[in-house]
Amino acid sequence: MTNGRFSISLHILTLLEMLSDELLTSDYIAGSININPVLVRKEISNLKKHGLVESKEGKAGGYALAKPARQIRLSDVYQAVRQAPLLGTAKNSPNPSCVVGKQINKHLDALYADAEDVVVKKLGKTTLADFARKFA
Amino acid sequence: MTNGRFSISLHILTLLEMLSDELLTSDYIAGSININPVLVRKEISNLKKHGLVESKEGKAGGYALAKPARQIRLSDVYQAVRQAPLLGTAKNSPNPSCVVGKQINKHLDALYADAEDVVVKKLGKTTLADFARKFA
DNA sequence: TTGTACTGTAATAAATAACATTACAGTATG
DNA sequence: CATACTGTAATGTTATTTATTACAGTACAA
Repeated sequence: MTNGRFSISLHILTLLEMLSDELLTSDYIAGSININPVLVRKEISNLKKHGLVESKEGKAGGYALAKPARQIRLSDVYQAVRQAPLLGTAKNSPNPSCVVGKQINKHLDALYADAEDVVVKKLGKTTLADFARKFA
Repeated sequence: MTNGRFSISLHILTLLEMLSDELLTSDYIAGSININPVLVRKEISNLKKHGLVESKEGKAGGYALAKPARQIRLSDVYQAVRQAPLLGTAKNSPNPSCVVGKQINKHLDALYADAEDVVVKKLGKTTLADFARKFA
């Protein structure tokens, strides 16, 4: 899966929760993660699409959680960020005239879906509030 | 995780199981997967290291499973291929002077380890024999 | 004992994906 | 209307994957 995005999104959300009494700017967030502010804005643009973050434009603008941290499960974060199967996609097209090649993708897809399912279930057990609590 | 390698390894192993009465060449395998034979040999080199495949050099050489398919769990395949955390690694170094930045990697690592654990457990429930059986 | 059909592996190139940067239009605030 | 932000497009850079070429080493078989 698209490397690093889960980490970054969770980092952003954790910051927003820890400093939930103010709006945070992309510059500030970028400073904590140590990446480019534009990447932060892009990543947040995605989190907004998924209803996890809201933003205010203009001077004194910035970002905040769109709902209480205890209503955000880490599986929601994963789903927001996910864009490829967890175990990777082969970008080859197996030979359809081979018994295995013909069916492998179907079976792999099913297997991946199952594997992904247990991860989602696992991540669903922890909320952002739980996670942020670890940062004393 | 290193994209496509799990798919490719499993494809290889499935072929070896389905046609277990003969040695398969890298050319043949590459033809079914539709990738370069050298990649197949490289991937198999890794599977050999992990005791899943054995090979015979020279004319009439090729590859075969190193043990019965029912003794190979899909988690063994995953472990053989795995080289990075399942949920990705951020390659940034979070700001250590930030409360969140300072601790985030520790907490992410723990979370990732947990998530990976459930996947491995899940994959451990299916053997290569189970998987190959699907290819009627 | 030599040609042939393989594996094993290094080196390199090409393609793709991830990440960074620049630039600037749009918006809210004071 | 100057300032401090977000939003987003366009482009550049770097890293990772995948493909290819090349060839040494090995076993079989005539």
